[in-house]
Amino acid sequence: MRPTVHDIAAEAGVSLATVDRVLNNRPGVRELTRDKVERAIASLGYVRDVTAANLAKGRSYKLIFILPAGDNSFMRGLETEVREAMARSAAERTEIDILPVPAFDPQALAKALAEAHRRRPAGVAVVAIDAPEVTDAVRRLRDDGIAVVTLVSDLPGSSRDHFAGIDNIAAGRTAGTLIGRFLGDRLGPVAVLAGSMLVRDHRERLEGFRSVMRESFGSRSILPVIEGQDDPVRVEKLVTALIERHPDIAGIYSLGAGNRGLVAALEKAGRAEVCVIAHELTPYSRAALLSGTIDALLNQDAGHEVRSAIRVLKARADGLPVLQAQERIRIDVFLKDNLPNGQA
Amino acid sequence: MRPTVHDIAAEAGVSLATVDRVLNNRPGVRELTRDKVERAIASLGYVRDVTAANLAKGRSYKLIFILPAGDNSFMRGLETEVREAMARSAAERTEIDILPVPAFDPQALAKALAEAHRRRPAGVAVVAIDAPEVTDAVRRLRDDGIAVVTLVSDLPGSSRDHFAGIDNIAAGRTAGTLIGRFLGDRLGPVAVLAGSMLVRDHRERLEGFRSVMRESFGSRSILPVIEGQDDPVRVEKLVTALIERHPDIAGIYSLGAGNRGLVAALEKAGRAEVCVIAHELTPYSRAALLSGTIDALLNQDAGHEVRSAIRVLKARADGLPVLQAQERIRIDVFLKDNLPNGQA
DNA sequence: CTGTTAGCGCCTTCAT
DNA sequence: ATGAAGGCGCTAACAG
Repeated sequence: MRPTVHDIAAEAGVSLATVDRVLNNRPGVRELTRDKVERAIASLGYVRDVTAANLAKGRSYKLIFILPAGDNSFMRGLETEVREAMARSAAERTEIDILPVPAFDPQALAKALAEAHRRRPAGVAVVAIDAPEVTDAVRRLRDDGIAVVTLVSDLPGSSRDHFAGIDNIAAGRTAGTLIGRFLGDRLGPVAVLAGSMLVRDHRERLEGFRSVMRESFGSRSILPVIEGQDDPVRVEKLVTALIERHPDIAGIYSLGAGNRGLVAALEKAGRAEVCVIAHELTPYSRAALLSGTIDALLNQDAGHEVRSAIRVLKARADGLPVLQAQERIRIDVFLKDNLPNGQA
Repeated sequence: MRPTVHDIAAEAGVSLATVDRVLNNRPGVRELTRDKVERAIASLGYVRDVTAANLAKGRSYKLIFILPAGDNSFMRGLETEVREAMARSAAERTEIDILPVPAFDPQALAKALAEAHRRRPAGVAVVAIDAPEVTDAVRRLRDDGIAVVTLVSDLPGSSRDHFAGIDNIAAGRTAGTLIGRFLGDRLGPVAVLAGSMLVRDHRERLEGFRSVMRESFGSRSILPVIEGQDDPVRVEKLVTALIERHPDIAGIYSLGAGNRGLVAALEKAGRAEVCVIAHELTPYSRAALLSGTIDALLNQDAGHEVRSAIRVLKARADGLPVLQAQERIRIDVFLKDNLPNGQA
């Protein structure tokens, strides 16, 4: 049997209450007594039973997820995953709220963070926008002891506790290598389609992509970035114009959302043979991958991200360490051959 | 507050003990009483607090992992992950034992399963070999109420509760598409290198690979399969002979282990330009991917597999449902651009 | 500063 | 067939 608080109390010759005070380093214990208890803890190799502690505390973790609103399949999928986590919240001792904000709007996001702060949760998960007012709002949360995890898009300069998302530079590089190798000797330029250079994940994907193209496929010309605001309608117009302007186009790297528009434009123009690498598995992108309009899909698993964010927030909320390997979100590479059967 | 056993007892007008008997459908409750309690449970929407139950029961899950012995980096990595889980076992209420068996030996495996049976664990995880005596041994475990999860290689005809591993047909197809597209118009045949056709994962990868090559790259000739028994020394000899026999070889799909030998053979022959797709991220394969001898690596995350197997075994051991989406093991596709920094 | 006591939600004797 | 009481490992009042 592993040792319990009773064993420590006996070994140190003190009461349960004192052991508890030391364990949770609460004040009101003489230096000397504290030492005795700590020695007992060490010598018996005690590890506290977190589930028993939670039971006694009747603790429940209040968490807030701040998610961009709008008509973006990936973000809606992310929301679905959060709602599924809410359904499990009884068993996991969590109370989760969702706070929607307009997309790509730093000010609105900062306000939402302030609102979240007011509600005094144990932790906040946020799809970040890389802007000073956001960084500030995050710092204020942290200063108040509220755990913060960035989700999907990071805020590296800030004091956030953790980032639950993929390495976007690596994702961009992967896209570059795939498009370069798939094209082989085929001639023609490659275009890049982004959502907005405001969010860090898009900037980083672009950076990774460009560096691989420069290092390994230097002779291939890369057209200037097009920003579609992740809006399918807008994207369709932009891509239609693009392929008129560059009929010799060989490939497109779509590093944001709005792939519905991209696919529509290519199919209407009868240009499904263009090599396309896109991000995020949605019902639309899945169909396009199967039909061959999209050649490969890079994906981040929204379910993993949400579950990981929750685990990390809970752990941080009571100062526990995190199992790093388990929290790394991988870049899924999907060809039509290895699509999961699941919902997405 | 969510309802507790007390609330149910009150609502049903019975004692805690009776509620408990109904909850764990133990005998000794009149039909009528049972109904009353069940109505109360339903009307209050009661869900039992599993952590409290485990605390009261002082339960600990005894699990056995049966792993192939021998000098195979992937399997040794798997073992490392099991050992890490053992280190966490205090917190997770598990007691894990490892049972090593000779690789590719159905009889030895069946014996090990019998030995595991004798120890009466709550669950067994096993790297399966597709043979009747193994299927039988698994059935005997299940008949005795012991949960069984196959790990890495499945046993579909059997009564195992779950398979913690990847979809190997999809993996083979993915390898086929990658090699086909990477090669483009380059001429020359493609070879396939396997461990043993005895294990199902290798057979399935081959099947997936061949079907894609037939469907999408029909003009490319595929050489007969070479079996290297996952043994680096043997593999090196076989591959050296192979490239002498077929100097025009364009690609190799290595669907088993022993990649150290493959890489050595190619590098000694100065044939690093051959397009190679291999399985499993190990220190050797990682180095070869970075140096360019291997072009892409398909991987299954051993850590995920082990953690998933443990979660499923625990859930099955007390008849709980499993969160399917969380337990799906994905096929990682690694290029040199998206290698994780981690240990492997 | 330290100890006593009564729970958290559930399970398990042991009576009745 | 049913109930009362005590305990799992920990925490939280409240005394002293």
